[in-house]
Amino acid sequence: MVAGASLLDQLADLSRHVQAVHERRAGEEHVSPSLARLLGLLCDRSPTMNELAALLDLDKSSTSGLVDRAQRRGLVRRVPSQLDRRSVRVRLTPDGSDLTARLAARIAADLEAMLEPVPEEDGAAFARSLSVILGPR
Amino acid sequence: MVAGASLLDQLADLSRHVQAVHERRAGEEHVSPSLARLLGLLCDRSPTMNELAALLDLDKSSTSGLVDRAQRRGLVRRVPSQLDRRSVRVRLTPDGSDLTARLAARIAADLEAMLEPVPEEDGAAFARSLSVILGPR
DNA sequence: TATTGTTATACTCTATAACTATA
DNA sequence: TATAGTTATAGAGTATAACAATA
Repeated sequence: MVAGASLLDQLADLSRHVQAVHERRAGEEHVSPSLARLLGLLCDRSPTMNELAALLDLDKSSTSGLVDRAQRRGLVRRVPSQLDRRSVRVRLTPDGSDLTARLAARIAADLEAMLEPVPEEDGAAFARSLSVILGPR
Repeated sequence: MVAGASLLDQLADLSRHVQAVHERRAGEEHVSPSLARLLGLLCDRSPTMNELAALLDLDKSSTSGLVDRAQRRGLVRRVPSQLDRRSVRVRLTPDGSDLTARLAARIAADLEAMLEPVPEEDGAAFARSLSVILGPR
């Protein structure tokens, strides 16, 4: 596909729009984008600090601080590993799990509403375009 | 359009992807996303601090700090207003202008490359979808 | 009095480097 | 020695509140 300048601008706008949805909904729960991302990763995993740092693409010290702040708010726990006593696993608390689910549901609803006005006959091409852009999953 | 969960995930991924392009290219110029956004806004405007704060959707104190850092790097200037002596206008310096143009060109090239694999026959529907999602410009 | 912009202060987020404990 | 994680420190980014200069 050959893209004009205005399409590129629209793509950037769409991106900011989606980010804004995440930020706004997270903000309603007094959660920063970084913290929201952490919670989202933890909802189906209990990684070690090192693994978490790799998933977040952050330095381990940054990850440690992020987990500190989440822990101070009762959203995650550090679980000592028995296999390697240097290591800890990070896990959502029930409160953290609830908040994460609430957040995900609201964001999904917002994005659905955002896509709703796209005419049904363009939907398939739109979905296909996203798949091609993002590559094999 | 009715969107499934995986499409919503892809939309979020696309958004992060586009953001990542901006961050990576800005990073190459040692410019933060916030600073890049400031420069982008200034490339066709010389707003007052108040106007700039509104454009960036930031507090005026945050805007002041952002302009401070840009100014310290020689990328923008504060031009005193003659009409209202409380007011200043912010303008790109030649260096800032060069950097901004370089950045915009690289980001555009990256996004074009990203869209290139979208089949030509889906391009129109994709562009139309973006327009509908973003609403009247 | 109201408005424009800056400053003081505080918190989050991030990184680098030094450190502790364990392997 | 090497690895997992934390801590010390520093800087960017943001906001609120108090302030100065001007209107």
